[in-house]
Amino acid sequence: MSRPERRTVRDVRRGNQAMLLRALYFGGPASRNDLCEATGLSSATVSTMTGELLGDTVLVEAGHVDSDGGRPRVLLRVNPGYGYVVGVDVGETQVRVELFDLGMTERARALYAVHSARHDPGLVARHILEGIDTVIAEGGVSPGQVLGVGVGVPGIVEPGPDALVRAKTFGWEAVPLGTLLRAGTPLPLYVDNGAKTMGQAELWFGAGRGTSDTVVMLIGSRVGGTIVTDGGIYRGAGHAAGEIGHLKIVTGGRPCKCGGRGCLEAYVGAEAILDRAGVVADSAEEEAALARLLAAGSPVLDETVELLGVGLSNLIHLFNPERIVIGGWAGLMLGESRLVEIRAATAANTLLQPYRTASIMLGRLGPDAVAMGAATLVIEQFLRDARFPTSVGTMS
Amino acid sequence: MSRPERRTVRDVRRGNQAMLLRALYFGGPASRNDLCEATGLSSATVSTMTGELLGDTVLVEAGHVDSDGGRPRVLLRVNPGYGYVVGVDVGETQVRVELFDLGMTERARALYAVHSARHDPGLVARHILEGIDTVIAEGGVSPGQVLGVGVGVPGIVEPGPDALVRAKTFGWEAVPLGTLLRAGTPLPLYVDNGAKTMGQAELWFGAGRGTSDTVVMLIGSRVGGTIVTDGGIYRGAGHAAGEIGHLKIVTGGRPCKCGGRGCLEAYVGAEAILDRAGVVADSAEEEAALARLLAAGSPVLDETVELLGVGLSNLIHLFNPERIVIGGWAGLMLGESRLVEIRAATAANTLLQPYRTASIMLGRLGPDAVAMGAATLVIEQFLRDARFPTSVGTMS
DNA sequence: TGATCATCTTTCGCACCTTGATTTAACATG
DNA sequence: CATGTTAAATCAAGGTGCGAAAGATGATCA
Repeated sequence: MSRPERRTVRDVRRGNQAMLLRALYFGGPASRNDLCEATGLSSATVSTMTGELLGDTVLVEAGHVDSDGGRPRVLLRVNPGYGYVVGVDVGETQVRVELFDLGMTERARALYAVHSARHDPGLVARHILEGIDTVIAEGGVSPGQVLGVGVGVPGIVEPGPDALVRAKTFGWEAVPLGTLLRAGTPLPLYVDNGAKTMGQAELWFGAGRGTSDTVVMLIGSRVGGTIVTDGGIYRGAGHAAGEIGHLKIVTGGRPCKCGGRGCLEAYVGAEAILDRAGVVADSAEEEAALARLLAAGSPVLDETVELLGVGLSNLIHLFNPERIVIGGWAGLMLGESRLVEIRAATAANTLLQPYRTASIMLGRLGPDAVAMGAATLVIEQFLRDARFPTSVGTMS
Repeated sequence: MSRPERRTVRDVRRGNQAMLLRALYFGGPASRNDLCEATGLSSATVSTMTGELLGDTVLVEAGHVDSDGGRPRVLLRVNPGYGYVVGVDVGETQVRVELFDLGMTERARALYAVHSARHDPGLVARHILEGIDTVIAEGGVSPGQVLGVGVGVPGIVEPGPDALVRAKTFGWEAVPLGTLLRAGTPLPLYVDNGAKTMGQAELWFGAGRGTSDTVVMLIGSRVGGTIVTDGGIYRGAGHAAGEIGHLKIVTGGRPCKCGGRGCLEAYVGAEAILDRAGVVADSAEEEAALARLLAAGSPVLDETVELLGVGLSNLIHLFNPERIVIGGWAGLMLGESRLVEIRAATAANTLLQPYRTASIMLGRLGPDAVAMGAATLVIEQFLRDARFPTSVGTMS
C-alpha cells in the first residue's frame, strides 16, 4: 500500500509555492492577481510568496499591463537566468549534451560521435562529463548556476543512486551510469530512459501540453514511449513501465530484438517496416528509404497502419488517455501521410467511449528532443522547491 | 497538466489524520507509540489526534500490552461499529446487497434474482433500493449510521453525479444509475465497474495486500480487471481505463462481444475457452464444464495458458507492477492447476527485469467479492476524513 | 488642479497546525 | 515504599494561509 508522507505546515508552503511556480512557468507572465485565480490562493499569500521569490531572483518582473482606470498590474515570470540545466542524449551514434536556461532556451551544445558497434560505458561517461564542462564554459555560466544534469539513455534504468542501466542495444547489462558520472561531477543527476525524457518534452512543450493522462508513442528505428498518468511519467514499481515497443500484438509473430515474438516494435519500427518490405538499408539510409516507401505505397504500410491501430487500441483500453501523441522520426513520417488511416484502424479496434476521449495527434518536437526532455527532469525538481539543491539530490 | 490543489494548514491535519486512520485500519490494533513510528508524526500530534478520534468514537481501545517495567501501552483500533457501509453487486443473474461494518464483517445480505435476458434499469434500481432498506433493517442499524453505498456494475461508468453506465451485456447505453438511485436514497453513492471494485477488494484484503503497483486480472465467463498505481485504482481520463478483457492479443482473431477481434476475453474467458474446445454449456453449467475440461486436459487449454501469458506480458511491459493477481472463478480454476505454466508463458514473452519484479499469484477472495469491493469505495472515502459525509458526496 | 473612482497589492491580526521539551501517569522491582 | 522505566498528555514556540482593511497607482472628471 502506498504510504503517504507525514505533513507539516512547511509542506503546505512548499506545495503551494511549487504550484505557484508551475502556474507561472507554464502559464507565462502573469500578475499577482492572475496567480490568485490560477492557484486558488488568497492575495495575501500570493503577495508574500512572490515577494520572497522576487527577492531570491527566482522571479522577475515582466512589464505592466494597464487596467481601465485602476492600478496597472505588474506581470511576473520565472527568471530564465536564475539557473541552468544540462540535458544529455545518449544515442546510438552520438552523445549529445546541451545547456538550457530555465526558459528552455538552448545556450550551448556539444556532440560526441560514438561508434554504434561498441558503446563503452566508460567512454560514454567521459563524453558526458566533458560535454558538461564544455557547455558550461561555452554557455558562459558558472558551474554554481547549474541546477543539475538530466540524462536520457536507451533501455531500462533502475531506480537508485547507481542508476543501473540495462540497454540491450548497447550491450549494457547493468551499467552504473550514475556512479560513473557522480565520480566526475558534483551536480545532481537524473537518469532516465530516453523515450521517457522525450515523452516528457512532448508533454511539457509539444503535442501533450496541457494534458495529464497521455500516451506518447515514439517510433524511430525502434519503438518506445512514455505513459503519463496524473500529470507525471508513470514508471511502475521498477522504473520499467511503458515499454510500449514490446507490447505483443501478434502471437507467435516476427521475432524481436528483445528475444520475444510479435512485439509492436517488430512491425511498426522503421527497421521492421523496411525489413518486411524487403528493402535493404543501413541505419544511415533508413530515413530516405522509408520516405521512398511511403511515396510509392506498399501493402506492408497498410498492414503497419493496421497493427499500429491495434497497439494504440491496447493503450487506450488500458490507460483511457485524453491524448495520444505519435512521435519519433518514423512516427512523424508515417503519421503525416496516414494519420487518418491510423485513427480509423484504432477506432475499428477500440470501444467507442474510450476512443472518443483520446485525441490522436502527431508530436511537435523533432527527434532531438531527448536531451531537452532530460533537462526537464531537472526543471521538474526545481519547480518543486525553487532552490539550488543543497545535498547531491539524485534519482533515476 | 494536472492541477494540484491549494493547501492550507487544515489540509495538513486532514491528511495526517487520514494517514493515521489508514495505518490503524490496515495495521491492526496499535499503541499510540506504534502510530508515531508508522506515521512519522510526533507523539504530541498522535496524542491529540487519537484523543479527538476516541472522543468521536471513531477509535476505541483494544486492550493493553504490558511492557517490561513501564506503563503498559494502550492499543487502539478503528471502531467497527462506528459506521456501516453497503456494497452492491449488480451481476448478470442477481442483484446482491450486503451490509458491512467498518471492519468489513458482513452484517446482513439481500439477494434479488434478475433474468439475464433483460436488465431493466428501473427494476435493478428498485432492487438496489429495496435491498438497502432490507439490509439496514436486518442488520439492526439505524440509517444514520450508514456511511454510504458502493455499487459495482458491469461495463464502463462515466464519472459525474449521474454515474452514466454503459454495459453492453445488459444493453445499457447510458443508464444514469446514480440519478435513479439518488431519487430513492439520501445516502452517498459510489458507482464503479464491478471488476474494479473486486480488484480493490483483492488489493485491500486479498492477494494484493500491501502492494501499491498491482494488476488484478479477473477471469470469469468474461474478463475484466483492475490496475492499481500508487496504491489506488487507476481510472484514466474517462473512468474507462483497465479494460483488460479487450486487450488485443491476436490480430484479426476471434470475434469478441465488444465488436472487435482478437480480444483477450475472446480466448481466456470461460465462455471462450469452452467455445473453442467445442463444449456446449449454458451459463449455469459453465463452471462444471470447465472443471471437466481441466481434468481431462485439452490443447485448447495449453493455448489458453500461452495467450494468457501474452496478455500478462503486455500488462507487465506497460505497468511494471510488483504483483499480478489472477482472480475470478475461472481464473482461480485455471490458476490452481496451471499456475506454473502461466508463469512460464509469461516469462517467455517478457523482458527479464520487469518480469522479476512482478510476482504472479492467485486471488484469495471468491467471486462474491464484488459487493465487498464496492463497499470499500465508501470506506476509502471514510478513511480520508473520518466523518459522516454532510452533503451528499458522490463520485462514480 | 484636485477630488473621486477603479483596481491591484500589501499589511496585520487571527485561527490552526506540528513539534520538542517537559510533565504526568501507570506499571515492575527490590 | 522508593526507584526505575515506559507511555501518554501538556505547553510554549515557530510556521502557515486567510479575511479584512489599508495602501498604492493610475484614469477620469469637474
